Amino acid sequence: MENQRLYDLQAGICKTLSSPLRLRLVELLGEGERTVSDLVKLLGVSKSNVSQHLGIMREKGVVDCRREGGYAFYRLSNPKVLQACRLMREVLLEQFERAGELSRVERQTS
Amino acid sequence: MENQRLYDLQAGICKTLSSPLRLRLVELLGEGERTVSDLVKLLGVSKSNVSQHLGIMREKGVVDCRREGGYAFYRLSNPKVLQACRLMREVLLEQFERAGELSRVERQTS
DNA sequence: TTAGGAATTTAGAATATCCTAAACTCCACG
DNA sequence: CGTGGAGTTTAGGATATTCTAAATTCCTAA
Repeated sequence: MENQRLYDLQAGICKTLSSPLRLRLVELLGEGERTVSDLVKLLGVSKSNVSQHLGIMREKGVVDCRREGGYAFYRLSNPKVLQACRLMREVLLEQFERAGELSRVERQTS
Repeated sequence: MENQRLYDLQAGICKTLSSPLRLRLVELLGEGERTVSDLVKLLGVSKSNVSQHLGIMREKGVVDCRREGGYAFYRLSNPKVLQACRLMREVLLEQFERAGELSRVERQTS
């Protein structure tokens, strides 16, 4: 397979989104630029932890960072990242719906 | 945060897509139902490995499986999974484009 | 009923990820 | 200067993931 490398990189993007904390970061950054301190307050986890997760996302090009006035401002590098996350949330919600239908059917036939 | 559980589950879906091999499986299954043996031939990896990865995706509800005539037929449980993967691939390709522009600019200014 | 193909499961070593605590860098401002 | 706030980096133990090889289950067709 020639484009193995492409799948590796794509998996890297997905891996970046495979942590609950990073998904929350994506949602927050989807609303607009935030400083690390903002995110720390909003998420209630340690600054070091937030910084590490942002670093992981920056390495994969999922977020961008600019510095100004002693603060680091982070933002999503591409709105499609948020779209993809939302799609996966829809998959999840539709799983719930199906499970709901299923249990309804089960109740009927029991 | 009340919906922490939701983020955990969503991260679970993403994690499922964070392996190059599983992404290739998603692409193949996006074309239609396939047996494990089909996938083994198409991917050129061990049957045990394919089966394990399919098992992971089945656990997370990303693929469904039906049995018939001694074969197990797998398929995507929801086309949105493929959409999400494609979106993430677009993110990747747009990263390349930006890097391309960047190096072009660098050449101009150097 | 049994031989063999299809698929899954188990075991385990190698590797990667995650979080916490502590050390460190950087810079704005007095 | 030099202090403190903002952020990053490092270290390390706990946990999770990945692949291979071998054992096992489940069918099906002779």
